[in-house]
Amino acid sequence: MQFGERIKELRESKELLQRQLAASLEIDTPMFSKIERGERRAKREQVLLLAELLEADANELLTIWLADQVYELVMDEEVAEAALEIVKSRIK
Amino acid sequence: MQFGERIKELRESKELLQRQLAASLEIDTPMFSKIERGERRAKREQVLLLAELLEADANELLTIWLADQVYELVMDEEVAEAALEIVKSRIK
DNA sequence: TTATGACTTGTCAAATTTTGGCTAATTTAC
DNA sequence: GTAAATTAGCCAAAATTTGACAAGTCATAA
Repeated sequence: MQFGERIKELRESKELLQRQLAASLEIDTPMFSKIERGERRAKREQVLLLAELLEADANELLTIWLADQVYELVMDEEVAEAALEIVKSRIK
Repeated sequence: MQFGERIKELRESKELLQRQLAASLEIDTPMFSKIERGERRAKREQVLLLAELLEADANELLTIWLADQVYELVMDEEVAEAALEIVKSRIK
């Protein structure tokens, strides 16, 4: 599950429109649409705000938001998995 | 082991000077110095060139080079580990 | 001590990437 | 059909990255 998908899911379950959330984030609707479709990346601060607005778990959203970015970085690399393993041990 | 450290190690074992490798990479010595110290990031292409010049395994270097970048991205996040797990399953 | 070579530090401008918003197009709901 | 919602494409402003230069430190040798 990617960040945008999850946001969309939460938004629809609360029956909110893109333009409503967009307004709360102080961005325009097209931009919000792009975030939902993963064409643009939300800022960290926006993730936190969305968690509040959608009454969702901030850590859950941060996790998938961060995962998207990591994925973006490694996806074309053959050595992706090995690199992840290294990082995993480095952060512990 | 970080990328720069490893490069330095390899460079010294071959008794090469920073300026020699810098010249091969077509960058100046200060830039090379920064790459070795992790202050600047090498380009992918430079990693491959370094592997050749240092007769090292390109995948090994790419792996730690990539790991540095991932680390940089996640290091300040509490949810780093969880995000890595997600990416790990996503790339498989 | 002075000189030299290797490396590092700091700063700057050029280049690239990211960001945000506008307009217009398309899709969806009625 | 039309009106609202969403998406697509484009452009300029802002931010980040890149590379180079000048000047600095540090060690060693003359």
